[in-house]
Amino acid sequence: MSRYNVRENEAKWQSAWADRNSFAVSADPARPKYFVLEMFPYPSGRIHMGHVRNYTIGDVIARYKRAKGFNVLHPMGWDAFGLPAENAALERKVHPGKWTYENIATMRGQLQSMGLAIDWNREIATCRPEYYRHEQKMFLDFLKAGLAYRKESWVNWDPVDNTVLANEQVVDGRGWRTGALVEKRKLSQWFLKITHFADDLLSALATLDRWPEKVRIMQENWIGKSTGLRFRFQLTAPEGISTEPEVEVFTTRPDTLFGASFVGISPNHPIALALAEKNPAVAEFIADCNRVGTSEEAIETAEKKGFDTGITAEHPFVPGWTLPVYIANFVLMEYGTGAIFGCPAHDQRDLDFARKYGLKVTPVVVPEGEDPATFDVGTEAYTGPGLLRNSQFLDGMDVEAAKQAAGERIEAMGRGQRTTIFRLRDWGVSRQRYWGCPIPVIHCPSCGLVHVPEDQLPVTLPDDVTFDQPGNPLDRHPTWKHVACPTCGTAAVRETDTFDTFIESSWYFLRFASPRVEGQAFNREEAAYWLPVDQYIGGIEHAVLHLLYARFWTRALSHVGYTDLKEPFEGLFTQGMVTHATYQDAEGKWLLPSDVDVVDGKSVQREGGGPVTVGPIIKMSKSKKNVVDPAHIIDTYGADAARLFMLSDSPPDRDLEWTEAGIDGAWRFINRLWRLVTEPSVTLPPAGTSIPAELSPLATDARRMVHKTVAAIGEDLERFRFNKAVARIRELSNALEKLDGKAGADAGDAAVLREGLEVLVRLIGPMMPHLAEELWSVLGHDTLLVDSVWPVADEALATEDTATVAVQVNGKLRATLHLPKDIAKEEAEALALAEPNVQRALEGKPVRKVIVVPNRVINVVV
RNA sequence: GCCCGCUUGGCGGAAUUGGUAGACGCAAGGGACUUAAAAUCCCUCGCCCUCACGGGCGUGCCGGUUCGAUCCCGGCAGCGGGCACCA
Repeated sequence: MSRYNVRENEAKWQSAWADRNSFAVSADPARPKYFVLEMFPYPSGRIHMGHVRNYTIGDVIARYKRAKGFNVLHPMGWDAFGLPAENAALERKVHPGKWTYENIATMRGQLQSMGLAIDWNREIATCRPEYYRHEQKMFLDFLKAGLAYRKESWVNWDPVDNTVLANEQVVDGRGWRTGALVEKRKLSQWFLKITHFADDLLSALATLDRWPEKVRIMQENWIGKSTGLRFRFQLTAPEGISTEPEVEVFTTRPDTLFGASFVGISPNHPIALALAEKNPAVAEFIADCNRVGTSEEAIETAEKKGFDTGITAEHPFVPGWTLPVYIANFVLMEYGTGAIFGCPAHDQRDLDFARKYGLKVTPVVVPEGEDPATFDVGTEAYTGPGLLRNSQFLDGMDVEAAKQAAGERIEAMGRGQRTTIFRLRDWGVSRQRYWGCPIPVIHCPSCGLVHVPEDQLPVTLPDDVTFDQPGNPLDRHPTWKHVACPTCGTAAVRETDTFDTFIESSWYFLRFASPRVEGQAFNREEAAYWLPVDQYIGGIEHAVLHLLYARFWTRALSHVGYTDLKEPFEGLFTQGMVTHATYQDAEGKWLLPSDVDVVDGKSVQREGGGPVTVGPIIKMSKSKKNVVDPAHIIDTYGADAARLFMLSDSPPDRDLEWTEAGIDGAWRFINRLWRLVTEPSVTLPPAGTSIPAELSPLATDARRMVHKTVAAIGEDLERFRFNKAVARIRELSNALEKLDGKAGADAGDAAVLREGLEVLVRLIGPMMPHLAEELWSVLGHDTLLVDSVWPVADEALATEDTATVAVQVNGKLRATLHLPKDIAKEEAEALALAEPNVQRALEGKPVRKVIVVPNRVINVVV
């Protein structure tokens, strides 16, 4: 019994593909194209299991589509700018560029060891000036077209490090490195007008029918279109306080206006800021609110707090009815007008707030079946449908009619108008960091903002930077930032902020169409051929930001004339995470899975046998040390086993638990396939031998299985049901093993076995390409499997002529019958009723009704 | 807090999306081969009653629609993910 030599074979076939440039492609309008793209990796150092899963899935699709005759573009690149490189610079005193390029070299080797069908000639790295120069040009074009602008915006500020923090660097309101309380600060930053396309980004979601429903819903919610009413309250300030005469609020519930009990303004509302200048208590309250953090989660989960300004607002419909004006920590300056009116009975946040400050709670919408006289909301706001009460001219209307009536009245009064607003905010793209794409503008004391002239692009990063001081190295660089103004020649400074790294990933798919073209971001014709991406594959964590930004960027590029592309990604698949159990020693220190052994069913430390606590199965992460290094796995079991494991058992959109037993199982199956093909018990007839007309029953069954499997696996792969495809491969190999065990006497059996093995090998090609290639050659082919076509199922051979029909009495299974396909209903009914077990279940009771579902079920109702 | 998802044997999962629940695999138990082990092969394997034939129960929980519900509807619980400077 032989064993498959993984190392030798995987290396052999990888060189064979590389030598023949098997996966290099070029645009060919005569052939149908298929663009498979996995989200490109951040070069963090080594590949992790998430990458293995992502790229295995993409590779199966790429190889399958290739075998189906498509001209398949399957490229790879590196999302190479980003924060981790700067952290590495800080911690290990290594230049971010050097660190990044070394990581790329390592990870390229690791990905290549997976045997991916990738056109490596198209590899790109976004940190190279040849790449990012084009996005500098795009940005300037957006600027000219009015799609980019500058405004003040809030950031998380670490007062010790003097640096801006990402949300993830803020832990419990403190800087992750310094532990200092984080402040909100205002900085002048660059924004891209994604809101210009808000409506289109929303409505076009309906055209993305090959996207997961949940991703579309997430984007829909993110864009958050809502229709409502924008109107002004008149303000009265008490003695000694001056304020604006009016405040404009936005509401989606104008119907509840008669239930209003306060007006809330954002802590960063101009009125609040003006008050703060005169009143230290207001300033203190605002500072307090600003310590909460910038994320919506932080703001919404924080305790509702308000500051009574003493100012009052007059109700628009009831002269003399005044509402207190609070500065409220849950009112967002970025949304609507930064001011609201609170109707506690019908909004949970308003209710929490009102209960805390003892404000009146008046229900004005009463659900059907409730008595308006006694209806009360308690601690839970009522947000459902109902009829208006306590609301003067709105009384008796339903919610929708009341919204309209209130809106019309406000408009007639000239105090406001009905509008549509979006939750979506413009995209802030300025980052106060070094390792990113420089923003190509210059600040001139006399000319103001000046674009870097196109012939001076790219603006490249200086190499001589240090990370020994806090803040952005570009900002304190002795020479780089100082330039002569391109317009007037006086001393000016460069913009020292760099772009958000989501920009690079917003157009890399276009660059892949013509990755080496100079002077333009991409060749228009080649992009028109390859784009859109037919199948995009990546993690669900990118459901909103990356995917929305890429959709926006594509529209913006179309807007300024780069392309006619509407949507970048026609099909999207989001895969689940790779998880693993966690381990801790007696002191609570995390342990690597490779440091843990199982002895007599108990987990112990490999070194010394110390006790191990087995923790929950969670996403592999460095911090919890529950990681398994793919390089080690590939080294031990081979790429095919790792790939097979990734595809087996768990559906690809769900989480996958990595286990030692699982990879062992994959390895065993690979050897089983190896033996099945290399050591048949009979001499196989030569390839292409025709199948005799007369076959043994076993061979007939096996042959039907072969053709059924071909049809089913094609369907499974199209629908991303890799786990089912693997199960079918196993079933087919079980059937062929059985045939082989019996074969020998009959030439028909051997011919069917040869046909089956040939099909089997072609079917495993996308999943286990090295093994498949080797077995293809063992079967006597001198061509490469990657160059052969996908098998075609013979429908006539794949269909059964009998059906297994369940016979139920009152819905309970009492017998199964093997009936000829499409037998007459009456006949089937008679046979079913004749079954002894059915008769016993009937107990002589009269049959009321018989339901016959052809080829499926017969249900006798008594 | 808001939004989204998930829940089926000891475990991962399957069930042609309203028609035989548990395909395929993992683990476990028993057996064969072997001096022995590994590898490999064969058998059993949702729970309960029964020597068996067979029967009862069973898809997180409660209820509904239906001849028939893992699937559809209403309610509840648990777990997980996202929330604008991580990518």
